[in-house]
Amino acid sequence: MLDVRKLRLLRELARRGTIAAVAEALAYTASAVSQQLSALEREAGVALLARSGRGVVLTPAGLVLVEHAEDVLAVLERASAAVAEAGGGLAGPLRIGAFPTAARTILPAALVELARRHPGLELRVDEVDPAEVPDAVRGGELDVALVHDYDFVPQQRDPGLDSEPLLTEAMFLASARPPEVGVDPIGWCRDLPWILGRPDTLCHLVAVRACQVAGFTPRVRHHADDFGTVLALVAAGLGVAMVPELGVGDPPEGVVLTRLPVHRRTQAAYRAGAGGHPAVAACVAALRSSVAARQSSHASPSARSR
Amino acid sequence: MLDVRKLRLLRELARRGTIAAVAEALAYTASAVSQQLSALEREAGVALLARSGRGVVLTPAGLVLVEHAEDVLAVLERASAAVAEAGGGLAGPLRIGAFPTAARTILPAALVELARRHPGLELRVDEVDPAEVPDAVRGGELDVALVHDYDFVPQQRDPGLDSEPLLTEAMFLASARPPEVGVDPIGWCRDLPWILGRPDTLCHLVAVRACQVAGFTPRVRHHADDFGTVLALVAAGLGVAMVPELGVGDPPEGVVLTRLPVHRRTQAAYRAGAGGHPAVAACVAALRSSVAARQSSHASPSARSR
DNA sequence: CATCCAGCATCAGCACAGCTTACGAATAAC
DNA sequence: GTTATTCGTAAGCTGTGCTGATGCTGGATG
Repeated sequence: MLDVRKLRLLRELARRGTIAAVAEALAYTASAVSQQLSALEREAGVALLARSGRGVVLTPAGLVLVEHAEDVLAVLERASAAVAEAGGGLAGPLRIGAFPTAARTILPAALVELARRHPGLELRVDEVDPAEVPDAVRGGELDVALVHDYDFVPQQRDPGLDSEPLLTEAMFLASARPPEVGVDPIGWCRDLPWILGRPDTLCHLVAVRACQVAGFTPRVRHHADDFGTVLALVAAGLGVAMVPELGVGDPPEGVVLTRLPVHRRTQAAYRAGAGGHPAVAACVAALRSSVAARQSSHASPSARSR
Repeated sequence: MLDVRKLRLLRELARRGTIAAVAEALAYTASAVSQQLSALEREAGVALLARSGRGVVLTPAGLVLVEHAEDVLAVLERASAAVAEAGGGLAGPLRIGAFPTAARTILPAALVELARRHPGLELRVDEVDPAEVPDAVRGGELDVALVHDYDFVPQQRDPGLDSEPLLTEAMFLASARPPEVGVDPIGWCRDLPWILGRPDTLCHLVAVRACQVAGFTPRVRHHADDFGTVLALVAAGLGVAMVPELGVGDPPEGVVLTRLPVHRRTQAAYRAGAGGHPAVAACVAALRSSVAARQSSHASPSARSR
């Protein structure tokens, strides 16, 4: 009988490439991971890893086992969800991860509704960058998380996660002066200083990619993750920025927003198989209704765009 | 994360009804099983067992979890099979269970072929009564086993096992004198002494059932499992018996065989999900070809029946 | 009704699986 | 050559999970 804990290590190894990375991600020492994987090989009776340089690579048999490990973990997750559904109803902890913008906009209403309808839930919200979300959800630190993928940023499909689309929003160019009419707004910013998110965040990456598609590399002058800060900097004439629709709730005076042909799709993600978990399903439903309520009540900032 | 070892205990509990029986079947003490199931309840966060009288019963949540446990175990078995297929090829131990008749007839040729084509396999055969087979296969003591179900004997479908049909054979009535023409052969034996298999075997049960269907309870005079012995007793005029086609390879002088409208179907069974395991698949294929070779070369004893 | 026994839970004790720390070997980068 | 990674092995320790003993409950028996 293969050990599921070890299969999880193998899956993480497939995703991260090195034993050291797996150990760091799952809060073990590299030694423990190495020993466990050796034991797994012994149980399987087949070589799963092969040394390559100073690292390891998965053998074909290892790759096959990883695929099946995904299945096993998903079915196990489904069992968890089913028993929660059948027995406890809606109670216990539910950890939600959200990026800062969502945590201020669509999340509060959803949390209020969730807490009202299911008082047994112990809701806990963590603000995390979307780039860290997949690992945190797979690792069990989060149960539900809001993530997005942008045009230009490849969304690698994670077989360990399932997700449901929540909303699609346009990106806007924020500038102090209106861009010229008839030209590509991003190209128009070729020589202007840019205000981007911190490196290694999705916000940062999407802006760089968009500029590369337009044929240039942005001159990054400022780094700021908070869109309020970003807009204040733009208003002060310190540069231009790309902001999503949710980030411009109340744009300050002196900021011109131009709708770009770039979108970001926000999704609710959870562990593969956990979609049937009552708390997860309720959370996703609450997020949906919060999004719907927002879209019907708020005027889109596109009214201010050209 | 639910623990698969504990899920296995829960599944066995659902099948056997008492913690003590689970413990005995899996070679644990009842204390260990009780502790593990308590731990499982803690992990699940839901009551899975409830005391009922001096035993326990599964709660609705427990039943739900059992169903999913079957899935988990089957998927895990499939993972095992896949990695064996991808990596080791055909090597390692393969434990085969067979009832005595098959062990003498269709099994030897299959084993020879299997050993010839896959010398890496360490074949091991155990002779077991079909009634004990499901537990032994589920418990991992056997990998493949030959089982049969008879007309009249309910074959309860075991969700932990998969099976493939191998052959269907007729049952024969063995008697010293030919039965009257035109009457039900079994009914004709109403007042004759019967020779049956040992109690608690399928052979015993099917004969009793067949007689009950004919409207009487057989007077059991002798017990013998070996069909050679049974036929010798019949030839000596000590009673009548029901024997399957495979059991009458070379009937002694003085035995009259009468084909009955009762059949038994022989199947190859293995753990759910293990059908993709190369050694299991090869074994089943070898059994099939052995059966096919037998059927084409041997004249059916029906030639001697009336 | 008193007794007996089957079945389960709890407790204490112990063994082993599995983790950490420490160290060494191999390889890539500089 | 030197250094930094990365992995594997050895030694030691801790916690999980097993056994065996004990007590409790509820059905069976006379």
